[in-house]
Amino acid sequence: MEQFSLFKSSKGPETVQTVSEMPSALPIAHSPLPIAYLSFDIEATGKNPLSDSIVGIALCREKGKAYYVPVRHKYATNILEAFDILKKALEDESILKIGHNLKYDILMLRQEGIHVKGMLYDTMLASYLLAPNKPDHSLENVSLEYLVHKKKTFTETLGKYSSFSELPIDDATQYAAEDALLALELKELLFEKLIDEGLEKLYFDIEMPLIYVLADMESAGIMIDNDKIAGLSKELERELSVIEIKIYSLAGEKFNINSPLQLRKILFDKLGLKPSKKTKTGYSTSMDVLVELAKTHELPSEILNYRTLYKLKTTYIDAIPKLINSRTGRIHTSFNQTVTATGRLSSSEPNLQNIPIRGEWGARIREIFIADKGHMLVSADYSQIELRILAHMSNDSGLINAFKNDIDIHTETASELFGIPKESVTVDMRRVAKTVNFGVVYGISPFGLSEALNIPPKKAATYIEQYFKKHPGVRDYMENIIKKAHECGFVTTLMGRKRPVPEIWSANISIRQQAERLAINTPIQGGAADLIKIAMINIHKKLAEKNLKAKILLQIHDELLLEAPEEETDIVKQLVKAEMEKALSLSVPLKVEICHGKNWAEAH
DNA sequence: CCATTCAGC
DNA sequence: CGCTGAATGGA
Repeated sequence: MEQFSLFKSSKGPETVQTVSEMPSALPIAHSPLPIAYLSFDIEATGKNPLSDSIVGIALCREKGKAYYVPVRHKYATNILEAFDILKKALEDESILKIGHNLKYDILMLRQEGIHVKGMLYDTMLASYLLAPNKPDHSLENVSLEYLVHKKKTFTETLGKYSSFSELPIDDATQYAAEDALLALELKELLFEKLIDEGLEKLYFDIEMPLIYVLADMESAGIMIDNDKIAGLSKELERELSVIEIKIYSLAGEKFNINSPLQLRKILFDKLGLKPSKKTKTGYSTSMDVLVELAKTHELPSEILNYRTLYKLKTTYIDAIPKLINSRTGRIHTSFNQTVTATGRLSSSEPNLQNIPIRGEWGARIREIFIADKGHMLVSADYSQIELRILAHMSNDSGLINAFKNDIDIHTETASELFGIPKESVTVDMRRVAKTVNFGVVYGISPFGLSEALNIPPKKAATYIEQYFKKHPGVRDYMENIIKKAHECGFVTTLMGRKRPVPEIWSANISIRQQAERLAINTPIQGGAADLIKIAMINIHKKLAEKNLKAKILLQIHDELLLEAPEEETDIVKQLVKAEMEKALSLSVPLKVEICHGKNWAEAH
């Protein structure tokens, strides 16, 4: 492997000039012009692309030959002009960029003022689409899976150095160049496989363009009201200590309220309350159990109250300020594109997809997320997206008519389940029907529904029976998808995303039934994921075309949160709603509810 | 590191 | 009954 030899020469720029070779397997439809390509991999001081910095860049354009450009090594000569040279190549739209986890590299390069453009080929995402059930799509794992070549991790080989920047250039070159090389080799191999599996359209039309959208969302971040969060923390602290004292007095002793083990002893041994549910390790103290116990004793409801507030305080109020980026003063989550088995995104550090919304505290916590000065937050929610996708895929006439006529679906279901006119549906009947509708989407079972509604499985079974009587299209759809899963071993979404369900062949009934529920749920949940990803890409593009300053900040599965300059609010609301509603044309209309406000609670 | 619990869709 | 991530306690 050569060491950055070309960069040592005075003709630096030539090393990254475009070449006019045609990569063997590029699809004509997606690359009308001959395309040059460049595989690259950034080495940095750490894993956070918004706070760590680049140490060096590995480049590779042909098998067996890669280069490493050191830029911030200690005790070594760095090639400081490298960024100027690389900028030309990386911002050249005609050059295909190959890499493993390109969102990371794109974000890293932005710190240097380099805005990567053009078609992407991310081998991590190729691996994910080919095997969405796999938990780990790291370069180590993917090359282990598909190549003879076995890559070692940094810790395994160079772990004695505390940071990449401490490495001697020879070691750094060896390590980094290998990564760029592996990405190029994987690209050729995985591309064939994507085509074999019919996944190339999903890959090039959705997942690759989405990388740029997610990179923009992550670098935008969201603003937090620091004063308000400090106030809430103090208030919760006071509330918690009051409840704590009450709990000790009711229990007759001090104990660790956060320990289910100790709580178990107090509730079931000392106070002799009736346990209703078991876990692997003993009696459960979960919410539904405590709600039942609350009818017989004062302690369980105090525990519930304590748990709720403690959770809110530790997971949200106290955790979020620690993650404020010192440079931007904002919270920058990571959107992971290769985690879920269904095609959804996930969010971490912090998870901004599970910020509380229910109850008084939910609203108060969402008030912490605010728009920048002179801006508004715009929230756009798909209404009943999963049931609409089910309506489309099952072609059930009842569901299709309901959505075509914009009917309240849960009230409609209640009237069907209880055989009464819609006007006579009570709040409680609607609640039951809502749970049944969720159950349908999850791959309903009498056991699951009985747990959710806290009713006998027999009773749950009659609801399910009644539902299918009214929706034979849904019943047929479910039978067919299970049949298909048995035949092929996988299920697919609207956009052709695949999820293997090998457990469908299990001899074990409960494993097999679980696989059947996944087979039912995945096309629905995954279809909704496909849909909102398309909407995100289109909105991102439209905002740029119209030179609007508004930015997408968050995606919460069926909701988008944007930040817009106040004067753009109306036009952005109109644009976002329209793009979301026409992202795909289904046999039922898509409905989007859109609001705005100075904070996330108001915008909702 | 696993189990439990719970926040969201 | 589907899909997640984070905090905690306890081995």
